[in-house]
Amino acid sequence: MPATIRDVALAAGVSVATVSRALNGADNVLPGTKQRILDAARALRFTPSGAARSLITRRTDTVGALLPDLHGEYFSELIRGIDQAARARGLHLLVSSSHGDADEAAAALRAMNGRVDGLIVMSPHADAEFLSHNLPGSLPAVLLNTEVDLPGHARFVVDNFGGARLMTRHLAGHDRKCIAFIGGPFGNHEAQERLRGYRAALGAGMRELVFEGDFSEESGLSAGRHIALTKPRPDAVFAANDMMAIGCLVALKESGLRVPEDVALGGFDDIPIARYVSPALTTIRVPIAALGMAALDALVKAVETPATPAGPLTVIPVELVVRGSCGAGTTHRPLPTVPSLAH
Amino acid sequence: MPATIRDVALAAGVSVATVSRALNGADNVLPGTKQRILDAARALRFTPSGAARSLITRRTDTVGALLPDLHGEYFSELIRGIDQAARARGLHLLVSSSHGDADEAAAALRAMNGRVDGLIVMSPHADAEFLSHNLPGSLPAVLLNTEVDLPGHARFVVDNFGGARLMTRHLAGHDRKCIAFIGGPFGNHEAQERLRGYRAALGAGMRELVFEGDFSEESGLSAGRHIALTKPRPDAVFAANDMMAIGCLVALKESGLRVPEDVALGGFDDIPIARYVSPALTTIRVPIAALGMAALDALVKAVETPATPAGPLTVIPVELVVRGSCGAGTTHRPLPTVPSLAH
DNA sequence: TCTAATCATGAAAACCTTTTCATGGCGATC
DNA sequence: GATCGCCATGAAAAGGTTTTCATGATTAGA
Repeated sequence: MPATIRDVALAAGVSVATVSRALNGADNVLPGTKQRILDAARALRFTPSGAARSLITRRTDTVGALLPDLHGEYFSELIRGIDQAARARGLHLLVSSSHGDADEAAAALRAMNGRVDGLIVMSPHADAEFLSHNLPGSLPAVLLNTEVDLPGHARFVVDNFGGARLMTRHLAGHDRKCIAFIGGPFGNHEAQERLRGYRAALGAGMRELVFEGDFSEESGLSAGRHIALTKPRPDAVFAANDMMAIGCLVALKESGLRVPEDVALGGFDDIPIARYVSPALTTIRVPIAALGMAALDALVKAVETPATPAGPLTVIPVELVVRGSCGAGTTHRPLPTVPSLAH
Repeated sequence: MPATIRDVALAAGVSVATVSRALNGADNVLPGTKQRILDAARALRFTPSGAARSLITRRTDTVGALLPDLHGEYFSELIRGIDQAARARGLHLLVSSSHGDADEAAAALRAMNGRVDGLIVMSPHADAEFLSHNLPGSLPAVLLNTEVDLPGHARFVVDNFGGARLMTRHLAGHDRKCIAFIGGPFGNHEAQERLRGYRAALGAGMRELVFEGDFSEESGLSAGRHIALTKPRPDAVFAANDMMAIGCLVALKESGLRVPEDVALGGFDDIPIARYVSPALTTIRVPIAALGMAALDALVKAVETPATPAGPLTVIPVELVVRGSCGAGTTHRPLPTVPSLAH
C-alpha cells in the first residue's frame, strides 16, 4: 500500500534508477529532474523500505543489544549509554532482553540476523559454547561483563574484583573488625568476582562471613535481618550491589541498629538512589552509561574495519564513593553535582 | 559471507523452495529430506536474513518506539513495560530516542519504515502536523501522552489533570493554606495538564503561587530555595514531578525548614527513588510500565486487524500514594511490598 | 564539421527469501 | 491394467531498493 520507488519514478516521468540517485544525493542528476523527483516523492509520502534497502546495501544502520533484563537502574543506564552513542552516529538500536533460557536467547540472536550491523551481548546464557554456536558467523560483536574470551571479539568488563577489594579495604581501614558480605546470585560472573575481591582484601585474622543474596532488595532485607541476629554481630556489611545494601539498611534500622555507628555499610554500583537513602550509601561507582558508550564505539569500529585487531580485554575502572553509611569522612553536601548557592 | 538458503539447498541436494519449507515447519516435506536439510543448515550455521524475509513477508516482528529521552527513571520504566509486552508476543523492539528537533525526529521516523510493523510515538515534536506529514501512510501507530488526536490511531494519556487536582486537594485537605506549585518545562503537555489540575483544586481564597521548573532535580532545588525565602512562606509545595520534589526537599532542608512540619511536600510520578528519600515522598503514582504494556497491546491489535476501530482515547488512571512528606498519615513501613518478618 | 569525451538517464542484475504454480512419480480405485 | 488423484519437489516470480553497464545526447576540441 505505501508508495514505492516505482510509483515515484512513474509520477516524475523518470526511471527508478534516477529516483534512487536523486534521493540519495548523487551529484549526477540534473537540478530540474531532481526537483521533480523530490516533489513527487513528497507528494506520494514516499519513504524507502528499510528492508529492501538493507538487503542490497548490506547495511542496516542498526545495532542489536542482547541484554539480560531491563529491570532496575543498572540496565536503564546501560541502554542510555548505548543509545546515546548510537544516536551520535546515526544508528538505531534493536533491543532484546530477558531471555528465560538459552534457547530463547538463541532465537533472539537468530532473529537479529540481517537486521543489525553488529551486536552488543550481555547475557547470562552467553557462555563460550553458546556464542560460538549461535553468533551468526561474520557478525561483529562486543561482549560485556563476561568471562568468556571469544577470539576476534572485543570485550569489556567492569573491575568487579578491584572494586570489591577496594571497598573491603576501606571498611577494614576504618577499624571495622568483622566485615560481612552479602553475595549475588549463584553462577553470576560479576557476583563471583566481587566475592573474590572481598576475600582478597580480608586481612590476617579477619574471618570471612558470607550471606546469600540475589541482587534484589528483598534478599538484602532478608540478609540484613540475619546479620542483625548474628553473634558476635559484624560491625560492617558489604553488599555486592546497592539494591541489597538498601534492603539491608532497612533491616538494620528495623532492628534498632544505627548505621554507621553500630554497623558500617557499603554497596556496589552507585545507582542514583544510593545518594538519597539516609545515611547516604558509600559505594563503588560503576560508570554504567560509559560502559555502554564504550561498547558501542568499539562495535562501530569493528563494523567499519572488519579486519579489526579486536582490542582484547578492556577493564572499566571503578571508583570508591564515600558517603555517610560507612562512617568515614561523610560528605555533608548531598548533591555534589549541583553548584552550591550561598543563602 | 554468511551462508544463504542457496548454500543449504546445494549442500542438501534439494531446491531452495524445499529448504524454506523444511525450515519453516511446513508438513509437506519427507522426514528424510527434512533431516538432511536441517543438518546442512546447522553445519553451515545458516540463519535466514531478516531483511530478505521481511521484504517478501511484509512482517518484521518488530515494533518501533519513538521516545523523547532515555534519561531518568520514567523512560526506563516505559521501555521496560513496552519490552516486556513485546517479548511476551515474540516481538522485537527498535528504539529511537532524544531527537533534538523535528527534522531529526522525522528522519528517525523515516528510517523506521520497512523495519517495523507498528510504531509507538511519544515525542515532544509529534504535533498533529508533524505526524500527518511524517507518519508513513499505512503504518499502525499508537500515540502516548499527547493532546493531538490523529484519527485512526489509538491514544493513551496519563490522567495528569486528575492526579494534580487530587494531590492539591489532599494537601489542602490537611489544612495547608498556601500551596506553591513547581511547574514543568514550557510547552510540555503533561506539565500544562498538571498545572491545570493544581489550579482547578485551589479553593476559594487560596492564592495561586507558581514557580518555574523543567522537571530536573536542579530546577527543583532552585525553586525550593526561592520558596524558602518567599514571604509569607507557603506551608506546602506541590512539585510537578518527583525529581523536582526531591531537589526541593534538599533545598528546604538546607534552609533549616522541616518537612512536613513546616512545609508539606508532594510530587508526581512515584519513581522508585520516591520511597527512599526521607521523609518518604507523598506522590501520585503513574503506572508507567503498565502504560507501555497497554500501548504495545493496542499496537499489536492495530497491526493484526488493520480495520481497527482505533479505540479512541484511553486515560490511564493515577493514584495518590501517601507517605511521610505531606504530614498526613505516614506509613511507617517503608517497604510495603516486602512481607513483614517478626523479630 | 567530425570525432572524442563527458554526462544524464535507462535497463537490468543483484540482494535473499517466500510462495505460487507446474511437474512427475506413485498408490489407489474401478 | 488404465486412470485418477495425491503429494513431494522444483522452477520461477515477487518483494523494493541500489548499482553496474549500456546508451544516447550534448559539448568540447581539432
